[in-house]
Amino acid sequence: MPKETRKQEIIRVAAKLFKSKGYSAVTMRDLAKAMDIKAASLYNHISSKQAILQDIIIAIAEDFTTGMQNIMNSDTNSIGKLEQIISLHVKIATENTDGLAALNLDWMHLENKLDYYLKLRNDYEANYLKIIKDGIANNELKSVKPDVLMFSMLSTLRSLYLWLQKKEIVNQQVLTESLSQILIKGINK
Amino acid sequence: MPKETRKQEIIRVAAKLFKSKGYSAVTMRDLAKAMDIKAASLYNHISSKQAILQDIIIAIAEDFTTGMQNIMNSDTNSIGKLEQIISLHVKIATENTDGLAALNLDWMHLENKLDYYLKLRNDYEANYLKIIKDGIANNELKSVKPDVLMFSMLSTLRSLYLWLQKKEIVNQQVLTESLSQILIKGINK
DNA sequence: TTAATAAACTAACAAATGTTAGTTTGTGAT
DNA sequence: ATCACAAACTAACATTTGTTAGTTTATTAA
Repeated sequence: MPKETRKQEIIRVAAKLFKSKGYSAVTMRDLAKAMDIKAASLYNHISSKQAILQDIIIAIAEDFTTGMQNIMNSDTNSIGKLEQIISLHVKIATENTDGLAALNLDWMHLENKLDYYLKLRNDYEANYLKIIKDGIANNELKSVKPDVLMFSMLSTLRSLYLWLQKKEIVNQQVLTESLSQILIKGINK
Repeated sequence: MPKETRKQEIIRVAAKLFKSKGYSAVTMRDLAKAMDIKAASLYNHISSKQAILQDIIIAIAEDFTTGMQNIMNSDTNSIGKLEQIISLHVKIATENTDGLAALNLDWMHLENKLDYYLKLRNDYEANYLKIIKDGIANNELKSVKPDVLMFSMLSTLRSLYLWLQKKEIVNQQVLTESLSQILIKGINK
């Protein structure tokens, strides 16, 4: 495995701080102290505070986009696709809990990259909605309101980062199955 | 109806700003501009920025506490209590969308009142969990993991403020019924 | 040994921030 | 007309903030 660069280390620690206080409340001096260096030294590795936030959030947003594309291209029915979505969220939330928190809490502070982020998010939700509507049309899913269903599932999946902080056991498969049971069984026909 | 005081007006506008950028990113000058006065004039009505946040969040947290106590004392089975919880969240989210956003996003910036807030929240979740466990014990609910179920329901309910911004139709009863269908029908035995 | 590079440092900056002090202005009741 | 009061104002403050400039130090490659 390739060793973490100093820059990656800074970004990782920044994500952790952003999770606990939010982007705006974390100062470069806070971050420097957490790294045990002076604030000015950070700028040998990163170009600005804003660039750190962008690095964190855009990488994750693109992971979701790639994951969704794979799911759309996969050869499974709607239920299977919804299960894959749950699995995708569990995977990303497990592997990058802090970054995901930053995405959820501080996306609105993406200055330059805000439009790009919103486009990725809108596309993601459009695909999600399509899967649900197809499932209802194919009689795989009960006839619930598609947007309310998506909202409900996405709310849970987007909050996973909160959950993963508390639980010691982070067995991805067990969590994925529990969530599938609760989120899907109720709408399965 | 009693007319809104200037202080209440400031707090209402502050909640709206906090929702869009978060507490830390909103300056007293931002708030003053939104009120069309100078920053210093705010202090004729409020004692500090922090006090505004406390006013917003604690009031809502106590609303939830009171609501939960009524539900606990009500004479209904577990399913009925869960439906009442959904209704409570829809009601509060509808009536005070901006304040609820501030609670969800910025509770960690409650300095003095943080411990009190966390106590209210912990008690709320303990009651919630008890209702679910009772429901399983009484064979009203399927035998799912109580904590995962609570997490899932609460994630959706806590995210309602996001939803209510988008939707023009804010018919409380319709929304409550849709959510009950999706959140409860799947676990109903 | 020398040269190059990564990564830290000190010092300083302009701008922004929450807040205070003291003053002025408008309105309604006496 | 005067008084009281709510609510605005100007001016200023001490800190905090993100960032830059220039310098030093340690490690590695030639």
